[in-house]
Amino acid sequence: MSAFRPDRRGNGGTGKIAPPTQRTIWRRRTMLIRIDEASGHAGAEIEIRGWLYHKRSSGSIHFLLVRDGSGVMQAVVAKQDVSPSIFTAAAELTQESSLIVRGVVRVDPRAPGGHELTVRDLQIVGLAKPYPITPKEHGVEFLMDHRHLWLRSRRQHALMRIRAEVIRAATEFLDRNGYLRMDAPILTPASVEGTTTLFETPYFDLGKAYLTQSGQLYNEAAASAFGRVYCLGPTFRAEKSKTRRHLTEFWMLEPEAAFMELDEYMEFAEAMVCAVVTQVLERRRADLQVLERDLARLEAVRAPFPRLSYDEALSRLLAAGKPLPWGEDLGGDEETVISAAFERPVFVHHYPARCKAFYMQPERDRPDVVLSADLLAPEGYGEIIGGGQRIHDLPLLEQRLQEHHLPERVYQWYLDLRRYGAVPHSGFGLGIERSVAWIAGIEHIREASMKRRTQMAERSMQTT
RNA sequence: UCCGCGGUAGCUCAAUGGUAGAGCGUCCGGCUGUUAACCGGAGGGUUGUAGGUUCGAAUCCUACCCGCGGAGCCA
Repeated sequence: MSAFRPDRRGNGGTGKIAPPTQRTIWRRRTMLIRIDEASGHAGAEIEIRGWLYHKRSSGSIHFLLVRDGSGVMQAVVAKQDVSPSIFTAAAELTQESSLIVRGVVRVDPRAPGGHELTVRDLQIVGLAKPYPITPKEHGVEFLMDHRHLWLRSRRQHALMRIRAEVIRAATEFLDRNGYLRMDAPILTPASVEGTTTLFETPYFDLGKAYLTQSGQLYNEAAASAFGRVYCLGPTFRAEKSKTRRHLTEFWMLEPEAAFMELDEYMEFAEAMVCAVVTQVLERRRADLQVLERDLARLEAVRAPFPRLSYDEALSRLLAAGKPLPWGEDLGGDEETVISAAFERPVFVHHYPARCKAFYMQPERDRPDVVLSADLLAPEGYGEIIGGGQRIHDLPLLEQRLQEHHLPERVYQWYLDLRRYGAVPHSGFGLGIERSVAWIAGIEHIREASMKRRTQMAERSMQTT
């Protein structure tokens, strides 16, 4: 089946593929390249290693769409140009078979992308069985069951590249601003906030450990050590959520800064979100276009974002005919009503204390509200940031622990942060998947995650 | 946990009480510039499961299983 002569490969005739040690490898006249580099090699003989994305054939010519993870390129196998064995091999190729092709890069307006490969040599590495994901449409359930294969599609490539860019842009922004990455533990001895249901796991013979729901408390310790810190990692909420914006396992980016108060926090979070959106627009524009994202909506994301107090939000809800009693938390519908009024993300600050976690700093002259601020993404995507200023006063924090019936013994180390050089400080959590879903303009958060975890995704848990 | 919708060929769907079908994928044949290629042919089914009504059930009834969407929780 192989049309390759192993002796030409310079690998001792083993037929094995030498692992690339650098991005570009020279081997005699043929250069191994990635498809996204192909336009710079017009006229040159090159080698591409990848998978068959799609094929169209007629009697004497095959058009192979080859993908290698960096892009998709058309490879043309003409009967007159290759040996009969190579032409037969091209005819046998099935969708998603892995292959190595060599040939000359040619500019041709008829080719998707403007250039193509005229094949001289072709090796089938692994002939694929009939591939379940065909070029026609499929339902979400079927695609989610085949998530491990769905990742090969163009749309998923675009999404995963945007996700990587969101994380890169955000962490680069934090690094530039003097924040130290200091990741918090995943296994924790108790609840961070005392409210959400946690996943538990046996911890040797010492009882139970819990999967973290937030790195925040640890971040506060780190912020008192280094001034400005952030953590990035998976977080877990054992809630039986069943909505387009919830996962039981998701990634969260959490900055925390000493001496930072509420207004400064909002300015900083705003700058970070703007930096992320700008960088995705710059570097992943083609991917956004694959997803048919309305770029004008993203280009409108500029500082300053509107800032709405909780009280003002209630007035707007009343005016919109959706009144909410004071003290109730904003639900998905309420968030949508508020964010729909603006083309930029909007902060809602000064929530009622009873809606928020025990550690939120109360407003000086009005203790029934706290110095919190959530950022709601536009277009109905909802909350992508939650955060605020933390309590730095020791007696007040002790009082709050009692009010929330939290075991003070477990929080002694947290109280220490108030005993030894307490300062006003603030921080927030940015939901990675929610941010990606908003920026990419996708319907459901699950596609922003490699393998979604939700309560109902049990079938996928049984296998992967 | 609650509310709503659904389960028919590998996939997407049709068939509303009377012989279970189409498109795509697969297999075979044809085609030298295809763009979700096209043309001809073939194969493919315990209609989610169990029971009931009926001369006759994919279709009506009951129970269960599974999935999807939404609420609550929050990033």
